[in-house]
Amino acid sequence: MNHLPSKTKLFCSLHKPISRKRAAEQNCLSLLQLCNSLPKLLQLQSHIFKLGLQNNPLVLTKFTSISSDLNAITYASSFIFSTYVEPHFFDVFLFNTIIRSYAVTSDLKHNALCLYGKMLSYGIWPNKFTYPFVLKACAGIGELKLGQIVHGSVVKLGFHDDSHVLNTMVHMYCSCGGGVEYGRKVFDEMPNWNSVGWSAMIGGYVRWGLSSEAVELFREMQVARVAPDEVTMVCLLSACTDLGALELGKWLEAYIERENVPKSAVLWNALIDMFAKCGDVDKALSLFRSMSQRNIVSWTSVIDGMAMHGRGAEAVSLFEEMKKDGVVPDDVSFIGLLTACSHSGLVEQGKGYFYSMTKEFGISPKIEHYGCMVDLLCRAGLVQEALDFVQRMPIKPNPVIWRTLITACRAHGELKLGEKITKELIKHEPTHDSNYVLLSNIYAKMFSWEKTTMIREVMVKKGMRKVPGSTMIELYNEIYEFVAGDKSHSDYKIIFQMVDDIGKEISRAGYIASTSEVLLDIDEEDKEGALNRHSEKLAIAFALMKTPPGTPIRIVKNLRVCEDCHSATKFISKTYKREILVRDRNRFHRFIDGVCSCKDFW
DNA sequence: CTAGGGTTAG
Repeated sequence: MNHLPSKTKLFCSLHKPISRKRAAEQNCLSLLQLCNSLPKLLQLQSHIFKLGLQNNPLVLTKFTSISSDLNAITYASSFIFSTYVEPHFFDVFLFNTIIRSYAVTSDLKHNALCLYGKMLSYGIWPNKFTYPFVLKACAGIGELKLGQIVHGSVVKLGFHDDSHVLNTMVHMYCSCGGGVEYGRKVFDEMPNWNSVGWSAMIGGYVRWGLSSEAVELFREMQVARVAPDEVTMVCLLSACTDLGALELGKWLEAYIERENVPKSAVLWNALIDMFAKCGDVDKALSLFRSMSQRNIVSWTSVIDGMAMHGRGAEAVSLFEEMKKDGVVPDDVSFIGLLTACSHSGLVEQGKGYFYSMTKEFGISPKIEHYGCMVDLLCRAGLVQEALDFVQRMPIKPNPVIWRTLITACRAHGELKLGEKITKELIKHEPTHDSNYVLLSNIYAKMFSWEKTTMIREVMVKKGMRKVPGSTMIELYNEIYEFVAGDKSHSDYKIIFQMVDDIGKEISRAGYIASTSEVLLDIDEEDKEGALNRHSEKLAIAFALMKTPPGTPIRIVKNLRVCEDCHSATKFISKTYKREILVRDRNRFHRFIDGVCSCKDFW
């Protein structure tokens, strides 16, 4: 009987402090849940100390995840490591939380890897949740070496059959190193494939510019009967954008509708971008209009699309509409806007926007924006002003800017100046092929053939070759690719004959071959003959043969369209009564009845 | 507590 009260006492004395601690813990956790700013987080930090919770794993983990939402993860982890001194308090869960926060923050991925190392040095074993974060961090900063070491640990610890880990592994290998081979190897050896792994691999191909391989892999995926999901669709739309494969893109859109693939903003944006870059910018615009939750990327994609099609005024009014809608422009959207002004000759407006960037929005222009301005002036023929601009700009001009200037010099007859700049550029960048091509093109325009030949010999001696021009065309669900002088096509003789016939036909309409851009292309052929073997002419001839009269022709070129092909295409559109849409390295040219939408302003 | 994705000068 006597024992009872003391037992109760004992019971209470043991549990009261614990439950008080629990209450404090709960209180702290709910305060953290409500925390939405850094000052509040700092207040909570002292609160945590007051309550003596600085060693409480639950509180610290919550603290970490909240600070990662507030982009204060560096701060949080330094706090944790300064308070949480006893290594035996650390657990894998806490590490995972911090590593995840670092892995998803663009400039802090390196810290995720440091923490992984620290974790190992404390003797804490990673679990299967740790590895996706660590591999993601490796992928983000291109750490192939470390990725391989991590791969080794994954195998050693027996996580090499976990699909989450393996899919991220594919992603890591596809994002680091020199290509997709390692990624493909992991992918091929994967025991259980799901759509995530397929998307990682398809996306890897797209990132390395191997879009045809990406499409090919998608066909295999269908054979393997793995249902593609939203992300797969986004990757494939990217591939279409790259290839200019409008028909395939339309097929994907139909698939998305048919299979009720959920349409997130990212998928919408991918669709908009695909339609814009594959030539159907009106479809892109109508998709954009029917979207409910547009974000900055949607606006930028559609503005960019308008710019590429030379519809600068519309791009500008979209930009104004965006601002009215309360969407704050970012640096990327300004690139689209300035390109629009540049490609449509809106010089004064472009200048205005360029200055408003800093004044109104506090965005400091990057080299790309300066590049847009140089291009804007150059296209308008204000070469001298462009040169002044370059000399006054606060960033060191890069080769891209010099090449813009050089091209303008050539186009506007400032040949001496162009020669001077190109020689300077070659001194700084002696291994870049296109600089030599530019110089030889300038000499060709000056009619100094000896110098042209000399440049060509230099290039041969240095083992350089001009990037071969190639043109793609999508006909009846097949993608055909032509390169200059291509004889790989089974019907090449008929195609060559067709090109010659076209040449005769348009000559009668007034076309005169301009031979000044031909010199570095092909060895054996005479100049005009070589021009007639340019890949876009082959592709157009092929299309004229294969499609019924009156159908529009759509082609995609890997380089800038040359002066001669541009002029020839104008004549072809008139003589053969075809609308011809050419996607260039830079923009679209829509040829209708002898006129190009670029107004010869390219 | 876990994986893959959209816009970027010429």
